Amino acid sequence: MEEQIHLMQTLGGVTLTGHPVALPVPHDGTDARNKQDIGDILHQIMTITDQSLDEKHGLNCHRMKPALFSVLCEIKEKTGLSIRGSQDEDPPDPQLMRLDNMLLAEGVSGPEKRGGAAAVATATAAVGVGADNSIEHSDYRAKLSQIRQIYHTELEKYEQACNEFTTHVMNLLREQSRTRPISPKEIERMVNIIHRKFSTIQMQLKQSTCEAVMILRSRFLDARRKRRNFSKQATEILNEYFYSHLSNPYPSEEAKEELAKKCAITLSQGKGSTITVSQVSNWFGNKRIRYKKNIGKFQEEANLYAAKTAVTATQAVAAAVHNSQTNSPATPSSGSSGSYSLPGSGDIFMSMSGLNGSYQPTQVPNTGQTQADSIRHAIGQSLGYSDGLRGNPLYSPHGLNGNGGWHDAVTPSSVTSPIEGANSVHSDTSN
DNA sequence: TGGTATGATTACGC
DNA sequence: GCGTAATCATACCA
Repeated sequence: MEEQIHLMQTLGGVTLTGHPVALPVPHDGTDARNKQDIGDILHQIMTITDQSLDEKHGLNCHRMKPALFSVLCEIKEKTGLSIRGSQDEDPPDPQLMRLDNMLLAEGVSGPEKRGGAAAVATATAAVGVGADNSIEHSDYRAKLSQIRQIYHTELEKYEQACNEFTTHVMNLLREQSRTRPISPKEIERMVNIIHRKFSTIQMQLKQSTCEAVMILRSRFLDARRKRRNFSKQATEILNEYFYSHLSNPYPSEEAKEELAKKCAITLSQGKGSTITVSQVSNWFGNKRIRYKKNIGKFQEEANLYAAKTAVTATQAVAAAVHNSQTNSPATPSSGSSGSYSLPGSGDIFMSMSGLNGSYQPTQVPNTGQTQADSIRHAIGQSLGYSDGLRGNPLYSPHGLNGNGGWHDAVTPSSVTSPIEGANSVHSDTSN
């Protein structure tokens, strides 16, 4: 009751805008006291919060409230003009758009929110990584996923905070609208202001995320550029293929895949990353050039692999002969119908014929009997490998033509050889 | 630490 | 797009 009287007194005859307002004014107070009281009331209005609504219930129900409301309307009318022009909608921020596009391209943002494997895969492809399963690749994907997850977690937090704050402010304004004139449009404007503030924060988050992705990307590319030697087994597999296809060391895409797989199987037993098809291509590219440049240097290596292959071939033939004697009327000389299985033996007969000195560059024995003979001969040569190797090279650069290139000749052995098993890697005869 | 080996990259031609 | 040749950058080894 005392408060009501006090409020009446404070509003008596005073215009907040400096204009007289027709109010029922008691005449028992001083000007100084009135001004202070008005200030108190306004302060009360402006500091209304959800928590203090009950306390201010008295204020809302105050009989002088309509008068106060009209005064505030007048103030608003005068100040509103300066506000109206400031609520234009901003055009989309180009910087924000760039960041959005970048995050989308990197697979960080996008339709999928969490664990966006597809998006990350797209991003890794954009980095220039093939469809291999190298450790670096999976590392990159894992780290990108991590960044993606953190980004979305933070983004959700911001969105949640933004929504909570917006709701709070809207409630507050709605509540205040009982006491002072606040239009829905003004509330909307306030919401926009809040959203703008939060989008600034979001932009910072996006910037940080972009930076993180860029750093990760550059590190990943650096790591890729770093050279790591292939394992001994992988090199052996590649060399075996190379020297057994010396007349035409151009593996087909399938052959490369097969070789990459073989190396991967070998590597899975040890440490190291898998070998990709492009790495196989690189390896063959380098090998061809280096072999051609310095055949003498590779002679020993060639001999070694020739002997190796010869032994393997011998074992295969022996097994096949044994097989034919016990199981079938068919003999190894019956052609490709035999059940031989020898890995990487495409040019073995070329190297075999090289052994007995009867090699003809573009001619490959194509009868099973001749092949068997060659193999038998090779066995003998192989046994004497350590003795007469250096003076009597097993290999000759038979695949190379006069121009320094490999002959166009196909590798018939890859087609007709009975020792070309199902597990062997096929050479690309189109080269 | 220097020489060599080797995987990767680049420019070029076809 | 593939192969060649040159080159780079790094690993490996005596």
